[in-house]
Amino acid sequence: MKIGDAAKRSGVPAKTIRYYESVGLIEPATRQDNGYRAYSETDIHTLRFINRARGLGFTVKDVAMLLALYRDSSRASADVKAVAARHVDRIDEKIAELQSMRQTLLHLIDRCHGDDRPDCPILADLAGSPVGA
Amino acid sequence: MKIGDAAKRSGVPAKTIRYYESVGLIEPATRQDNGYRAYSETDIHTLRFINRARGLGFTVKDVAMLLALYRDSSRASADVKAVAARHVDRIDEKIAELQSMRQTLLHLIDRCHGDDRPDCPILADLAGSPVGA
DNA sequence: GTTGACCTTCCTGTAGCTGGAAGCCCTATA
DNA sequence: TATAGGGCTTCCAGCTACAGGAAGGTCAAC
Repeated sequence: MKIGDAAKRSGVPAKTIRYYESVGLIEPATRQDNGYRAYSETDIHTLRFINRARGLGFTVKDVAMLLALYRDSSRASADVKAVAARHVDRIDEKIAELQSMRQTLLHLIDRCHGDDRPDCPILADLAGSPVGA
Repeated sequence: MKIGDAAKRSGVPAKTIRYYESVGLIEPATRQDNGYRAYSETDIHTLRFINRARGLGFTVKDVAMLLALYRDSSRASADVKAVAARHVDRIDEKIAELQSMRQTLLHLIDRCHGDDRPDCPILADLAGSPVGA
């Protein structure tokens, strides 16, 4: 199977497949006589695994680790769980940060007339004149 | 005032101040005789404005726009509000995305024994064997 | 005079791709 | 048979918003 088909079947763009190969996330593909990369069903399976893990926000490094665990039949599920748990922690931090921003922004937006007058609590706050809580 | 002091007083690292200058977010600083950048109180004020806006997650481009509006005394507050509202929308999208990931991950983590056995629903899910809702 | 803390510029690396250029391969059709 | 197209190859650049570090100039203090 050529890279275009592998892309369609796995959901990972051809460019991205080459990228994953270049950074060592996947093994260099075997080549056809004409130099084209060739993919097997197993490769598609791996690409789908990667795609799903990336979709859950795992970094490429984490994905590499998850793939290694996946292939290691003597893995401990605790190791997998730890990777996932760390990831959730990072997500939680990010969510908290975004919600804090959101809170502040909504507070400011709420107080802004939003008309053609220049008076604006948003700019006032950015300029260092904090608006009341 | 030299860049180090400007950094301390504004909260923006010296490296970042130079970066902001290089990308045009701030005007090139005037120079002392020895070639060192010189900063005024007004510059500190601007840097603080920038720092606060970045802290709220605005992109550098957005900050440039906000700064321009800030300096335009005939601005319409509606324009400022629009920038902020767009930003909140982006934040909301991001939060939704993260929460969706979080949900899925917690669901999987919950079902993983997390011991020394290899059996793991997290890997099973990534591999395409979806766990029940 | 020499340390040490600054400052300068310039280059590289980060994460995870995406777009594009230049060029080869293969098939179908006029 | 020529050619048009689509897909493949490699390599390089660009995106965001900086941070780290090298090589070297400046200045005040001891």
